[in-house]
Amino acid sequence: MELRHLRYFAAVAETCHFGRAAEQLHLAQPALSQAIRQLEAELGAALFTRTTRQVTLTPAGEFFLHETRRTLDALEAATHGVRRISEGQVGLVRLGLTGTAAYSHLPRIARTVKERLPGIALEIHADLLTPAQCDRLRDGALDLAVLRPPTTGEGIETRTLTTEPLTLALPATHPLTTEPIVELARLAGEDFVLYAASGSVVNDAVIRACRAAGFVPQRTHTAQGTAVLLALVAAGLGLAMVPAGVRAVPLDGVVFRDLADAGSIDLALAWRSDDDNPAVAAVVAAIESGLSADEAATPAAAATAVRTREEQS
Amino acid sequence: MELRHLRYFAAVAETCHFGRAAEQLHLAQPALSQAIRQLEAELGAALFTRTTRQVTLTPAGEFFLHETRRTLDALEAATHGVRRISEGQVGLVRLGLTGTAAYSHLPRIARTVKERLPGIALEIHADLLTPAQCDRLRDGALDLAVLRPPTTGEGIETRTLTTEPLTLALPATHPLTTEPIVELARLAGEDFVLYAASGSVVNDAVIRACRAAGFVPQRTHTAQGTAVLLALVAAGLGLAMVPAGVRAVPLDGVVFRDLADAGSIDLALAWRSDDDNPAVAAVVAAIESGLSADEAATPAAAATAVRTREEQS
DNA sequence: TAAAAATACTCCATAGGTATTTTAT
DNA sequence: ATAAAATACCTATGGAGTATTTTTA
Repeated sequence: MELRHLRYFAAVAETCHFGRAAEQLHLAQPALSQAIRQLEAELGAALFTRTTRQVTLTPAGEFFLHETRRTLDALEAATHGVRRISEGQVGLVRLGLTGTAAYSHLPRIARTVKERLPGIALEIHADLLTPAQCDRLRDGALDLAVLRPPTTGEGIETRTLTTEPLTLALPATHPLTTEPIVELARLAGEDFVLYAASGSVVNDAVIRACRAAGFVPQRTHTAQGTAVLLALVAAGLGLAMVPAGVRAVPLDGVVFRDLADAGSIDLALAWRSDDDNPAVAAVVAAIESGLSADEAATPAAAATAVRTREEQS
Repeated sequence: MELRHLRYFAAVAETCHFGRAAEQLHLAQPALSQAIRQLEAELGAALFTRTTRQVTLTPAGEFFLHETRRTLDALEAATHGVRRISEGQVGLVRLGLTGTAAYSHLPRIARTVKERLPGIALEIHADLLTPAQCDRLRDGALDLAVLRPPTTGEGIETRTLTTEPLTLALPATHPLTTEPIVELARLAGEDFVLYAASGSVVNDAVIRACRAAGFVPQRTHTAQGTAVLLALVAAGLGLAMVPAGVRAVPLDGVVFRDLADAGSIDLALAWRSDDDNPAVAAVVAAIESGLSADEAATPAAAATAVRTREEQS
């Protein structure tokens, strides 16, 4: 049996006339008769009762017509589905986010995907550190990740999303809150709150910046994740250096100040370089173009808005 | 696209290896490669990512495999369904019954069909007179009928199910109840209850029998259907002549007696002679063979049993 | 007798085979 | 170096065409 047979059968069943059906199918009548006979022989059942004046479906034919229509319709739908999937318009993308990226970038990313790729479902896996995200990308548990470069290991491709300066988070009671911009060297004797996890790229950047400024952070407390870290700062245990994006999460008792010379840290989109999932490519493209569209519309306005809100707190 | 393509695709998708899949399909590898390429071209999407060392399904291929399996399975099920329908093992048969046949024969018929043709659904249309049943058979509203021959009009085929003697139904208070067998001529002066409907074959037979015995039923009451007729007899309005099968419906106040010379009346199975529904043929065959099996097992036992129950009432 | 399906035959398009090349590990 | 898919080319099956016959309303 071939789809031919089903298509021909459907045409004959609909017209109840071999000649007209053949015409519809751009086929000679004998070829059609032959195909239907083949089909009937293979099914082991008559589909039509024919006289030269009347062609009617048998009960078996009636049933088979129903199944044939379902089959042909299902295949048509499947071909469209395949095309949409292959174009990346439909699918599931499992997106990993670092804690800080989740706060500052997830809303924008989710909105962009929803607007530009309504057929794509996002599955969010938050609070993973960069090395863990690379591992999950490689073993296929994640399709896409927002992380802090550099990535660990091979086979991961990245695109920088934004470069954020390291920013100072101070207890509201701290004397340095009076200054709008702080020199890094002035933090030499201060208590620090650092990220607990080894493998935190932010942590590494903070310590590297301090070294460059001529000191090593002393009397450090550690926190698991940004929420806890800010809470410890608010509690007055010490100060912290965090990427500017964290300013999107205002917290009572914490004041943010620019650092004059702490350098900056990248946020990047990462995916398996051999990933063949077109949905991933589509999401990457959507996020990238969404990013540049935002920049074009409001080059500095967004940053200003964040600054303003935080001056108030 | 042809089913070929789907079958080949499923094989490759399952083995993830063109060579082995080709072997399974009793096909050379290049032919398989070519067919898959054709399929991909028609779908406008890659189904596999291939290197010489690794063949993997793309997300679109994954989806299409699912649809392909569903389609192939559905078609296989459809071919089996078609065969079973064409063999009369599956289907719907709309069965019409005369009132009296419904009482005496429906249980046996229904049981036979259920046992021998579990895939056949019966749709029962009871209380139709013979001419109406013939019309319903002809216009396709009924597939099969249990009726009193002769049938009206052309194109109806019949098979006699049983020949029932006409039997006397008396009010329990009637003097004739003392006699086990009654001569028809003795009913000459009696009140009669007849079937109301014109077209009742039983009515015609009753009147014919009376004429043959030398009288015409006088002072007649009429009843719509056997249940009412027996109720009127029980009420003492008159006596009635009914086919012996009605004895299967004992009713307080009604006593049945054999008639010596009232003749008998047939019950037959009828269907459209040009009906191509194999389910109808299967049901006819099942009922016929069920009938002869019953007769072989208990030639007179059944009749005796009925007789006995009614003597008690 | 006329319309329509079935049969008889012919042909060529293409599914599938063989031999070979390319490619990735 | 080798396994496996792709490519090139050829063959032959069978799908479809034309001409004709059969059937039934």
